[in-house]
Parts: sequence; structure tokens; C-alpha cells
Amino acid sequence: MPYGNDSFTEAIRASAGYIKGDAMSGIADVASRAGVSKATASRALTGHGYVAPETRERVQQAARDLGYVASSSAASLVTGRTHTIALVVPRVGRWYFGEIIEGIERSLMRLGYDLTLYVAEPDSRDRDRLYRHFLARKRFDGVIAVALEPDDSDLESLVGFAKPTVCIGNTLAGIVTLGIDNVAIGRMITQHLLALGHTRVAFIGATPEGDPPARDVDDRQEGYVQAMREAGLPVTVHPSALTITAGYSAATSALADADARPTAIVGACDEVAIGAIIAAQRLGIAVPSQLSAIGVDGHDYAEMFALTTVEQDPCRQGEDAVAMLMSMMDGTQPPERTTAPARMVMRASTAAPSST
Amino acid sequence: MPYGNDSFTEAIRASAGYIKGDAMSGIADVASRAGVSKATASRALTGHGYVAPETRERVQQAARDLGYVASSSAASLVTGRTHTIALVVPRVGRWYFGEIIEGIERSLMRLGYDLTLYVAEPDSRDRDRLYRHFLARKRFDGVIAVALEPDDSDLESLVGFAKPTVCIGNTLAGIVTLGIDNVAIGRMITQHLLALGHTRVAFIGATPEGDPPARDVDDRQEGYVQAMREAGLPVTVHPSALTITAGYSAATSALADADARPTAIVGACDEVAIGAIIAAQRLGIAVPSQLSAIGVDGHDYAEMFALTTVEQDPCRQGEDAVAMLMSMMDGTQPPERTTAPARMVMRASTAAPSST
DNA sequence: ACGGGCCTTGGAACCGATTCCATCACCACC
DNA sequence: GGTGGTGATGGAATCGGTTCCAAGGCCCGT
Repeated sequence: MPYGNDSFTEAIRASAGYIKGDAMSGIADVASRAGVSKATASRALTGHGYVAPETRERVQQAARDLGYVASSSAASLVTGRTHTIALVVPRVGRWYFGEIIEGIERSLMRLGYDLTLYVAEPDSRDRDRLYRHFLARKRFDGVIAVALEPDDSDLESLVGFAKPTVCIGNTLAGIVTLGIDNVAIGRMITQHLLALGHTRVAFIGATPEGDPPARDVDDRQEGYVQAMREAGLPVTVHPSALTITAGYSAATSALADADARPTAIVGACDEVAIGAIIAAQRLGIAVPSQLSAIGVDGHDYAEMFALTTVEQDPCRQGEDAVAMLMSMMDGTQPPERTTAPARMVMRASTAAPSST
Repeated sequence: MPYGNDSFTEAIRASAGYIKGDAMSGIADVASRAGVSKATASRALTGHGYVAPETRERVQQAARDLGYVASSSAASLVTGRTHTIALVVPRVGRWYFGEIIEGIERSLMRLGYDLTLYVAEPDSRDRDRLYRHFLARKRFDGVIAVALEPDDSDLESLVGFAKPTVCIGNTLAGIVTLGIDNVAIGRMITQHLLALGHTRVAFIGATPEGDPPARDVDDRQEGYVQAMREAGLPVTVHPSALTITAGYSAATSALADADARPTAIVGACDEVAIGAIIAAQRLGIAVPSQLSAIGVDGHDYAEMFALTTVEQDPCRQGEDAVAMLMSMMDGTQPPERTTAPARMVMRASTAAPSST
């Protein structure tokens, strides 16, 4: 007696305080409304297995009528798929991370996937909780990690999850990785300055003592060092966090000694380079005639400060990472290392040094 | 014969490619290892119901030995709780949103909750998908929405989800809201400039034609307008997006006309005010002697630009929103409207107008 | 000594989907 | 006409927990 049963259920729900009974209907309700079994209703709605076109339409209509929304807990329980991607970032504030997040989110939304966000500084005490508790729950079908610096045990658990994993921004052995070639870019921008005739070129943005390591900027620094060594020039690096403010402070002190002042500055990223430009302005040092500055990233603000830089597209990288993840879930293994495109954009912050 | 059964399962798993059988153990495995029933194991692990202390310890040890991690799909299916909070933001790039996200994330991580992030511009075509598809799945126990501008049908579905909801940044009838008093702040900063003797005060950062509305800055503008009207002074508003770059452009044109140039500028937010300061510098207009600028937010960069502003703490607001959500889930209804603290910070970007 | 309340535990139902398997109809091909 | 393959469907098992309920043991008050 399906009808009797229905109205009984309805009554219970009404007494439980539900305004619209249909707000809570399950697949059984859809099935009975469409006059089919749960099995057929499921097939009709998920698209798996055989269903007569006419039946499928009837089921879908019933689902629409009832405002049916499948319980994803129930579905996940049996399929093992959560339609969720976990994203691990060290911070959200920096432009680079923000762009990546937006790119990933946009792609996932298009695919019907949810994004769970985990923010964890590489060395924070939250990191342990992240690996042992949050990620261990495996409430995701895949992981995207940005600028990840896991220790050995973290890496072990990451691999142990046995879920598709893509890392953006730095290379990790055994994990699919996507990012620009930071060493090469560090060399390129340094060589650009050297080609202009600079000999006193300082690098600003080395990871400060005690800060968590950041492979991407460390690699850029490495490229800078390589280029300077090859040219037989002295290396000067100044530590700085990766913000305009920090870059400003670091540059202010780097430029303080008027005698040994560098004629060009390599910023670990655009924020730092912009901070340096502002510092120079305040010190009355003209850019680029007295000081050249170059950055890396293609930050939104670079154009406004006429900053010569190497542009990358982190938003696009996020989208690509999602695409790679999806292909991995389909069983296609992408290459372990993909180099994202980057191109140098010349602006007015770099020029030949003035003949002092 | 539990043992025979176990080894059989183990064999299947091994053949299926699992390296460690314990990586996949369920509560039944834990129970049998501890020599108790599933029911007792569940009670011991969740902490609900009576369990002898000694038994609890034994079960927990067994769980540890096996590396047991409960399936949250299974748990959600029966309890209806997902231990997930949904966060809806219009963007992640802006400082304000980034801070909120970090505050929320930090709180949730402490509570063992996951955060699913949805990025949706108020007017984007993704918005419909967001409400009808993503939020409708209700894979969350509560929602935090930042600067939400829902239309009527959106609002209806939001309420229809019948989940605790907290909105940060703007007031929505019938929804618990947390945020600074933007109208009052708009008035306050304008009156600060007026008290200094300014009479030509322009507002920069009105929502550009065709852009999605942003209640928070609109309210600040309203406060500005009120203050100016009350003082009998003419109102001048310039549209601008809420970035340094956009503020720079808007200010550059606002300051172009040397004759009717404002002596003070109210920025809709700090980014805009900073853009205006940079524009003034480039135009050779001294700050604050020839132009005062004031902002709202307490942006990381404000101090560096010596910007007088009204500081708020969005990170803290995120944490508070989480706390409110938790109390709502416990059945305690917080006040519908909570005003977050904000305080004016005097710096060197504001001064009395020069006697021209 | 007995009834009642509090711990403690196990068995079984249940949450709401998906999917395996069996069944049946139908068409085609030899 | 028999056989085999394909399409369509329903019944029942299953995923992995949580929770209801019944039952037993124990202590206490009377």
C-alpha cells in the first residue's frame, strides 16, 4: 500500500516540523512517484546503466517535482567518491595564492566539485593536525597542494592517502607537479639586468631566518646566484617576507649605504620589487635611472608601478591542476613535471645604469 | 568464526592492491580487535552513551593500532551532520576577504571542521549554480556568507536550507549578521576631514555602473553623503573598483582639474585611498599638505603609506562568525545584528588644508 | 529480600543512496 | 524455431557507521 505509506511518512514529517514534505524526499519517494523501483530511479538520475528514455524522463520529472536532492553522504558511502577536492595552501592573502584559489574554484564549480580549503603554514603546529586528522579523513577525491613543504612523514602520509595529488609551485619527488621554472626565471631576470650593464645587483626576498622555507623564491634566488657567479660578480641577498611592506623595509636598508648601493634589484616576487620601488622613491633614488628593479609574478599592481617582470598565470595554473587531477581520476597519468608558461614583460623599471 | 572471516577479508584487500590492510579497517575491525561489539566501539570512539572507562581505553588503543579513521560519509548519513562549514565569498583576492578566510579557517581547524569554499560574484552566472546545485546539496552544517547580495529567490533558498547561517559584512533581514557599522564609519571619517577644515571632499570608490552592488562600500558612501549634506557641502563621488590600481586611476582623474581639485579624499576602502595617495605623489600633489586621504579597513599596507584609516579586524570577524555558528548549532540564537569593533587610527595622510 | 535506578553491553534496525544479479521481453540471426 | 545478445527493470545486498532497545549486573534504600 504505497499510498498509505506515503501519507504516513508525510504525517510524521509534518509533525516533526517540516513545512514542505518534498524538501526532504529521498530517492524512494522519487521512485514511487515515477512508478519505478529505487534501482531504476537511481540509474535514471545518475546516468549509469540502462534506462528507457521515456522512463528516465519520467523519473527526472518526478525528481524535479519533489525538489529531490540526492544525499551525497549516502552516495559517497557506496561509491567512495566525494566529489570534493582538497586544497592545501600556506596562506590565502598573497596575490599568487588568491589567484590560484580562484582558478581552482572556478574549474571545480564548472565540474560540480566542492573545494575544501586548508590553510597551513609549512611549519605551523596546525600542520600535524592537517595531515593526521583532516587529510586522513579522506573526504576528498584528490588533493591540490600549493607550495607544499612537507617533511618526510607528511610526504609519506600524503602518498599513503592513495588519492590523486597535484602540487603547484614546487617539485616533490613522486608527486605530479605544475609550476614555472623558478631557477631559470631567476637567471633570466638577473641576466637581463647584467646585459643592461649592471654589476651591483642585489637580490631581495631571501627567506628570513626562522621562517618556513619557500621553495619557489629560494629557487629564484638560486637562479640569481648562478647568473651572478657565471658573470663573476658578487652576490648580495637580503632577506624579506614576500609583501610590499617587507620589500619596502628590506630595500630601504639595502639602499641605505649610498656608496655601496646596488644599481639594480632583483625582487623575489613582484610585491618585493614594488616595495623596493617605493623605497627608492622615498629615498629620492630615481627609478630606473639610478636604480633598476625587476620582479617575478605578473602581479596586478606591476603595471601601475611600471615594473619589468616575468608574468605567470597562477589562475590558469589552478585550472590546469584541476584538469590534471580529473585526468588522474580517469586513470590517465600526466607527466610528473609540467612547466607552466611564463613570459618577461618589459616596462620602465629597468634600464642601463647611469654612469656614476 | 571471526578470525576466518578477517583473514578472508584481508586476502581480498591484499589482492585488490592494498599495501596495508589496516589502512582500510572499519569500526567492525576495531570492535573485534578490542573484543567488543560495533555498538560499544562506536560509543567509545564518539563519546556518546555509556562506556566503561577501561573498555573505552581498550577500544581507543585498538583504533590507534589499526590506524582507524571513521568514514565520515557513513557517520553523516546517520547523524545528518557533516562537520563542514560552507563559506561563500565574492572574491578571494581582496585583503578583506583573505583575512576573513584565514580567520574562519583557523577557527574551524581548531574545531575539527572542514571548510568548503565557494567563490561567486554576486551577479555572476555561477551564482545560480551555487544556490541551486552546490548549496542545495547541503553538504554542510552551517553557512558563512561574506558581503552577500542575494536576490529574493536566492534568499529564499538560503533560508530554505534551514541551516545556521551567519553573514559577515552586510545586513540581511532575518539572517544573523556581523560587521562594522559602515554608515557610521563613513560619517566619522568624513567628519574628521571636515573638522580639519576641508570643504572640498570627494568620495572615491562608488560602485561602478554595471558592477555588482557592494553594500559595505555603498554604506560608507552613504555616511559620507550624510556628513557632507549636514555640513551643507557639495557631494562628489567617483566610481572605482576596490583595488589600489583602480583607486589610482580614479584619483588621477579626480585630481586632474587643478582648479576644482578636492583638498581631501575619502576612500571607500584602504586600497582605494592608497591608490589615491600614489596618484597624488605622481601628480606632484603633496600629502597631506595639499591633499588629505583617509580610508577604511586597516589594510596591511596602510601604515607604510601613513594612511589615516578606521581599522577593523576581519580575521577576528571570521573567528567570531564561526563561534556564532557553533552556538547556533547548539541551539543558542545569537542577536540578529552584531556590530564589530572598529577604531580610527590617525596617521600622516590627513591634515588641515593648506590656505590656498 | 526485593524493586528501582544506573551502568554497561550486544543485537538489530536504520540512514539513503548504488549496484549486483536475476528475470523477462524483444529482436535478429542462423 | 531455437539460441544469443541487448535493453529494461526490480529485488536485495551493500557501503560503514550510529542509535534504539532489550537485557543483565550491580548497588542502594526500605
